[in-house]
Amino acid sequence: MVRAPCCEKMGLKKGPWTQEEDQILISFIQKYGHENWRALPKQAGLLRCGKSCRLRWTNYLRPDIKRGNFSEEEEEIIIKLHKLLGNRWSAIASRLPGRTDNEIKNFWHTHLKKRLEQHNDLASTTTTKKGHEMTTNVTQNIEEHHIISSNYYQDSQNIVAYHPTSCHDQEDLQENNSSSHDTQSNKEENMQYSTNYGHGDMTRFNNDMFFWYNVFMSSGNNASDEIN
DNA sequence: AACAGGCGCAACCGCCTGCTG
DNA sequence: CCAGCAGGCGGTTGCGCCTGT
Repeated sequence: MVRAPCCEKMGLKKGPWTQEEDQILISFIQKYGHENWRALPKQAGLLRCGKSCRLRWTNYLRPDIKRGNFSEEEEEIIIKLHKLLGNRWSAIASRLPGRTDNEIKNFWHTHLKKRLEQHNDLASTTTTKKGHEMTTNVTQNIEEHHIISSNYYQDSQNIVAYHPTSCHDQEDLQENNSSSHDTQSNKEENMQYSTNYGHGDMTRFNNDMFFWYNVFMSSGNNASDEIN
Protein backbone atom coordinates (compact mmCIF):
# COMPACT_ATOMS: atom_id res chain seq x y z
CA MET A 1 0.00 0.00 0.00
CA VAL A 2 1.30 3.44 -0.89
CA ARG A 3 1.45 5.91 1.93
CA ALA A 4 -0.16 9.26 1.49
CA PRO A 5 2.36 12.07 1.23
CA CYS A 6 2.71 14.12 4.37
CA CYS A 7 3.59 17.72 5.23
CA GLU A 8 7.14 17.91 4.00
CA LYS A 9 6.22 16.94 0.46
CA MET A 10 3.39 19.42 0.28
CA GLY A 11 5.35 22.52 1.30
CA LEU A 12 3.59 22.68 4.62
CA LYS A 13 4.95 24.17 7.78
CA LYS A 14 6.59 22.09 10.49
CA GLY A 15 7.91 22.77 13.96
CA PRO A 16 6.50 24.66 16.92
CA TRP A 17 3.06 26.20 16.64
CA THR A 18 2.62 29.95 16.92
CA GLN A 19 -0.11 31.59 19.01
CA GLU A 20 -1.76 32.73 15.83
CA GLU A 21 -1.92 29.22 14.45
CA ASP A 22 -3.29 27.96 17.73
CA GLN A 23 -5.98 30.58 17.67
CA ILE A 24 -6.98 29.75 14.11
CA LEU A 25 -7.17 26.07 14.93
CA ILE A 26 -9.18 26.59 18.12
CA SER A 27 -11.71 28.91 16.57
CA PHE A 28 -12.12 26.70 13.52
CA ILE A 29 -12.74 23.59 15.60
CA GLN A 30 -15.11 25.46 17.88
CA LYS A 31 -17.10 26.54 14.86
CA TYR A 32 -16.99 23.49 12.65
CA GLY A 33 -15.59 20.62 14.71
CA HIS A 34 -12.98 18.24 13.40
CA GLU A 35 -14.68 15.65 11.30
CA ASN A 36 -11.95 15.48 8.72
CA TRP A 37 -8.46 16.25 9.91
CA ARG A 38 -6.92 16.07 6.49
CA ALA A 39 -9.25 18.67 5.06
CA LEU A 40 -9.22 20.82 8.19
CA PRO A 41 -5.98 22.79 7.69
CA LYS A 42 -6.97 23.77 4.18
CA GLN A 43 -10.43 24.86 5.30
CA ALA A 44 -9.03 26.70 8.29
CA GLY A 45 -6.29 28.33 6.25
CA LEU A 46 -3.42 26.68 8.08
CA LEU A 47 -0.19 25.65 6.40
CA ARG A 48 -0.05 22.44 8.41
CA CYS A 49 -0.87 18.85 7.68
CA GLY A 50 -3.94 17.32 9.25
CA LYS A 51 -1.89 15.07 11.41
CA SER A 52 -0.05 18.00 12.90
CA CYS A 53 -3.35 19.77 13.59
CA ARG A 54 -4.83 16.73 15.24
CA LEU A 55 -1.77 16.31 17.43
CA ARG A 56 -1.73 19.93 18.42
CA TRP A 57 -5.40 19.83 19.30
CA THR A 58 -5.44 16.55 21.20
CA ASN A 59 -2.20 17.11 23.06
CA TYR A 60 -2.34 20.80 23.79
CA LEU A 61 -5.34 22.85 22.75
CA ARG A 62 -8.28 20.71 23.79
CA PRO A 63 -10.25 22.59 26.46
CA ASP A 64 -10.56 19.59 28.78
CA ILE A 65 -6.83 19.08 29.10
CA LYS A 66 -5.54 19.21 32.62
CA ARG A 67 -2.17 20.91 32.68
CA GLY A 68 0.43 21.01 35.40
CA ASN A 69 2.12 18.46 37.57
CA PHE A 70 0.85 14.96 38.06
CA SER A 71 -0.62 14.27 41.47
CA GLU A 72 0.58 11.33 43.54
CA GLU A 73 -2.69 9.58 42.83
CA GLU A 74 -2.18 9.99 39.12
CA GLU A 75 1.36 8.69 39.41
CA GLU A 76 0.11 5.63 41.25
CA ILE A 77 -2.50 4.99 38.60
CA ILE A 78 0.03 5.35 35.82
CA ILE A 79 2.41 2.95 37.50
CA LYS A 80 -0.31 0.42 38.11
CA LEU A 81 -1.70 0.65 34.61
CA HIS A 82 1.72 0.52 33.04
CA LYS A 83 2.35 -2.72 34.86
CA LEU A 84 -0.90 -4.00 33.51
CA LEU A 85 -0.96 -2.58 29.99
CA GLY A 86 2.66 -1.90 29.15
CA ASN A 87 3.49 1.01 26.90
CA ARG A 88 -0.07 1.45 25.71
CA TRP A 89 -0.23 5.09 26.58
CA SER A 90 -3.57 5.83 25.03
CA ALA A 91 -5.19 3.08 27.06
CA ILE A 92 -3.58 4.49 30.18
CA ALA A 93 -4.59 8.02 29.23
CA SER A 94 -8.19 6.94 28.82
CA ARG A 95 -8.25 6.29 32.56
CA LEU A 96 -6.78 9.64 33.43
CA PRO A 97 -9.28 12.27 32.39
CA GLY A 98 -7.61 15.42 31.15
CA ARG A 99 -4.27 13.77 30.53
CA THR A 100 -3.00 12.91 27.07
CA ASP A 101 -1.11 9.85 25.98
CA ASN A 102 1.81 12.04 24.96
CA GLU A 103 1.92 13.70 28.35
CA ILE A 104 1.80 10.40 30.17
CA LYS A 105 4.44 8.95 27.90
CA ASN A 106 6.73 11.90 28.53
CA PHE A 107 6.08 11.77 32.25
CA TRP A 108 6.85 8.07 32.30
CA HIS A 109 10.13 8.43 30.46
CA THR A 110 11.32 11.44 32.41
CA HIS A 111 10.14 10.62 35.92
CA LEU A 112 8.52 7.33 36.68
CA LYS A 113 10.83 5.07 34.71
CA LYS A 114 13.86 6.26 36.59
CA ARG A 115 12.07 6.24 39.88
CA LEU A 116 10.90 2.68 39.40
CA GLU A 117 14.35 1.57 38.32
CA GLN A 118 15.78 3.03 41.49
CA HIS A 119 12.95 1.47 43.42
CA ASN A 120 13.66 -1.92 41.85
CA ASP A 121 17.33 -1.64 42.69
CA LEU A 122 16.41 -0.91 46.26
CA ALA A 123 13.86 -3.69 46.32
CA SER A 124 16.31 -6.21 44.97
CA THR A 125 18.95 -5.35 47.53
CA THR A 126 16.31 -5.47 50.25
CA THR A 127 15.15 -8.83 49.03
CA THR A 128 18.68 -10.13 49.07
CA LYS A 129 19.09 -8.99 52.61
CA LYS A 130 15.74 -9.95 53.99
CA GLY A 131 14.68 -12.86 51.88
CA HIS A 132 11.03 -12.78 50.97
CA GLU A 133 10.10 -9.99 53.28
CA MET A 134 7.90 -7.69 51.28
CA THR A 135 6.10 -4.52 52.08
CA THR A 136 2.39 -4.23 51.55
CA ASN A 137 2.87 -1.61 48.90
CA VAL A 138 0.41 -2.13 46.07
CA THR A 139 3.02 -1.48 43.46
CA GLN A 140 5.11 -4.28 44.76
CA ASN A 141 2.16 -6.61 44.73
CA ILE A 142 1.70 -5.75 41.12
CA GLU A 143 5.38 -6.30 40.54
CA GLU A 144 5.05 -9.86 41.74
CA HIS A 145 1.83 -10.47 39.97
CA HIS A 146 3.04 -9.07 36.72
CA ILE A 147 5.28 -12.06 36.27
CA ILE A 148 2.21 -14.21 35.92
CA SER A 149 0.05 -11.74 34.14
CA SER A 150 2.61 -10.74 31.57
CA ASN A 151 2.49 -14.31 30.37
CA TYR A 152 -1.13 -13.83 29.53
CA TYR A 153 -0.20 -10.81 27.54
CA GLN A 154 2.62 -12.39 25.69
CA ASP A 155 0.39 -15.22 24.69
CA SER A 156 -1.85 -12.79 22.94
CA GLN A 157 -2.90 -15.30 20.37
CA ASN A 158 -5.04 -16.99 22.94
CA ILE A 159 -5.32 -14.71 25.91
CA VAL A 160 -6.43 -11.15 25.81
CA ALA A 161 -6.39 -8.38 28.34
CA TYR A 162 -8.74 -8.76 31.20
CA HIS A 163 -10.85 -5.91 32.41
CA PRO A 164 -13.51 -6.46 34.99
CA THR A 165 -16.97 -5.57 33.83
CA SER A 166 -17.22 -3.01 36.57
CA CYS A 167 -14.82 -0.90 34.57
CA HIS A 168 -17.27 -0.49 31.76
CA ASP A 169 -19.26 2.07 33.64
CA GLN A 170 -16.11 4.07 33.98
CA GLU A 171 -15.38 3.65 30.31
CA ASP A 172 -18.81 4.88 29.43
CA LEU A 173 -18.25 7.93 31.53
CA GLN A 174 -14.92 8.58 29.95
CA GLU A 175 -16.13 8.21 26.42
CA ASN A 176 -17.71 11.59 26.83
CA ASN A 177 -14.51 13.12 28.04
CA SER A 178 -12.10 11.60 25.61
CA SER A 179 -13.98 11.09 22.44
CA SER A 180 -10.76 11.06 20.49
CA HIS A 181 -9.67 7.84 22.07
CA ASP A 182 -9.11 4.97 19.86
CA THR A 183 -11.25 2.13 18.90
CA GLN A 184 -8.40 -0.11 19.86
CA SER A 185 -8.53 0.78 23.51
CA ASN A 186 -12.30 0.64 23.54
CA LYS A 187 -12.08 -2.72 22.00
CA GLU A 188 -9.71 -3.83 24.67
CA GLU A 189 -11.90 -2.49 27.42
CA ASN A 190 -14.58 -4.80 26.21
CA MET A 191 -12.40 -7.81 26.01
CA GLN A 192 -12.80 -10.58 28.48
CA TYR A 193 -10.55 -13.44 29.27
CA SER A 194 -10.95 -16.06 26.66
CA THR A 195 -11.96 -19.52 27.73
CA ASN A 196 -8.56 -20.94 27.01
CA TYR A 197 -7.77 -21.57 30.64
CA GLY A 198 -7.46 -25.24 31.25
CA HIS A 199 -9.45 -26.73 34.05
CA GLY A 200 -6.49 -26.67 36.39
CA ASP A 201 -5.88 -23.01 35.68
CA MET A 202 -9.20 -21.88 36.98
CA THR A 203 -7.91 -21.28 40.49
CA ARG A 204 -5.18 -19.08 39.13
CA PHE A 205 -7.72 -17.42 36.93
CA ASN A 206 -9.94 -16.67 39.90
CA ASN A 207 -7.04 -15.37 41.94
CA ASP A 208 -5.90 -13.14 39.12
CA MET A 209 -9.39 -11.98 38.46
CA PHE A 210 -9.75 -11.02 42.09
CA PHE A 211 -6.38 -9.32 42.14
CA TRP A 212 -6.91 -7.23 39.04
CA TYR A 213 -10.41 -6.44 40.09
CA ASN A 214 -9.00 -4.90 43.24
CA VAL A 215 -6.31 -3.05 41.34
CA PHE A 216 -8.85 -1.58 38.99
CA MET A 217 -11.29 -0.74 41.69
CA SER A 218 -8.64 1.12 43.61
CA SER A 219 -7.40 2.99 40.57
CA GLY A 220 -10.91 3.36 39.24
CA ASN A 221 -12.05 5.04 42.42
CA ASN A 222 -9.41 7.65 42.02
CA ALA A 223 -10.30 8.17 38.42
CA SER A 224 -13.98 8.50 39.11
CA ASP A 225 -13.21 11.02 41.82
CA GLU A 226 -11.57 13.06 39.14
CA ILE A 227 -14.61 12.77 36.95
CA ASN A 228 -17.00 13.67 39.75
C1' DA B 1 30.01 35.08 33.20
C1' DA B 2 30.46 31.40 30.09
C1' DC B 3 30.07 26.89 28.87
C1' DA B 4 28.68 21.94 28.86
C1' DG B 5 25.64 18.48 29.89
C1' DG B 6 21.18 16.98 31.32
C1' DC B 7 16.30 17.33 31.40
C1' DG B 8 11.57 18.07 29.94
C1' DC B 9 8.30 18.43 26.59
C1' DA B 10 6.22 19.54 22.10
C1' DA B 11 6.22 17.77 17.78
C1' DC B 12 7.41 14.55 14.16
C1' DC B 13 7.78 9.95 11.98
C1' DG B 14 6.44 5.68 10.46
C1' DC B 15 3.59 1.85 11.18
C1' DC B 16 -0.90 -0.23 12.11
C1' DT B 17 -5.85 -0.61 11.88
C1' DG B 18 -10.50 0.28 10.53
C1' DC B 19 -13.51 1.94 7.16
C1' DT B 20 -15.21 2.54 2.58
C1' DG B 21 -15.89 2.05 -2.29
C1' DC C 1 -11.65 -9.46 -1.49
C1' DC C 2 -8.69 -5.72 -2.27
C1' DA C 3 -6.76 -1.12 -2.47
C1' DG C 4 -6.64 3.38 -0.78
C1' DC C 5 -7.50 6.69 2.70
C1' DA C 6 -7.79 8.67 7.26
C1' DG C 7 -7.10 8.44 11.98
C1' DG C 8 -4.62 6.69 15.86
C1' DC C 9 -0.68 4.97 18.29
C1' DG C 10 4.00 4.41 20.22
C1' DG C 11 8.79 5.51 19.52
C1' DT C 12 11.93 9.02 18.71
C1' DT C 13 13.86 13.54 17.97
C1' DG C 14 14.98 18.38 18.50
C1' DC C 15 15.21 22.36 20.96
C1' DG C 16 14.81 25.46 24.78
C1' DC C 17 15.61 25.81 29.57
C1' DC C 18 17.99 24.69 33.80
C1' DT C 19 21.81 23.44 36.63
C1' DG C 20 26.42 22.50 37.83
C1' DT C 21 31.22 23.58 37.13
